[in-house]
Amino acid sequence: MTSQESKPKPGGKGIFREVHALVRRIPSGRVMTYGDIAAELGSVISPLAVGWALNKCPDDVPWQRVVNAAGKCSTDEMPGFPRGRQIALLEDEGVVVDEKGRIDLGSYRWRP
DNA sequence: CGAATGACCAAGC
DNA sequence: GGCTTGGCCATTC
Repeated sequence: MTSQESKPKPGGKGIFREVHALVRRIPSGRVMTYGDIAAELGSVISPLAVGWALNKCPDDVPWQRVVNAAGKCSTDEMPGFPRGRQIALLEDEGVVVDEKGRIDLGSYRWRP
């Protein structure tokens, strides 16, 4: 292993690590939106960058607890990702998901 | 270094 | 509530 730097390494840069750390702090049965995460980290990141952080997130990060501002799982209809994967994990944790894959942010939105 | 991408958000119709 | 447009920052080629 000498030239294996092409792959994103978890815990390498700071910005990603901050997002992963915050997502890891989300308790079971609660969800957070991309905008909230960006707002919590401050002006060091933007909602778009949060998506990038999750795109390369390690398996230690419960990315399923992160949904968009509409309270819906983006990956739910995204080609390339297992459909209903996020919903199944959330329901397994006790989160009530709507028939359309929507979540009640008014009650499940978690705040640090 | 410039251009392109990405799991977004807010505002308007 | 749903669709369209513009802006946003970070990463990758």
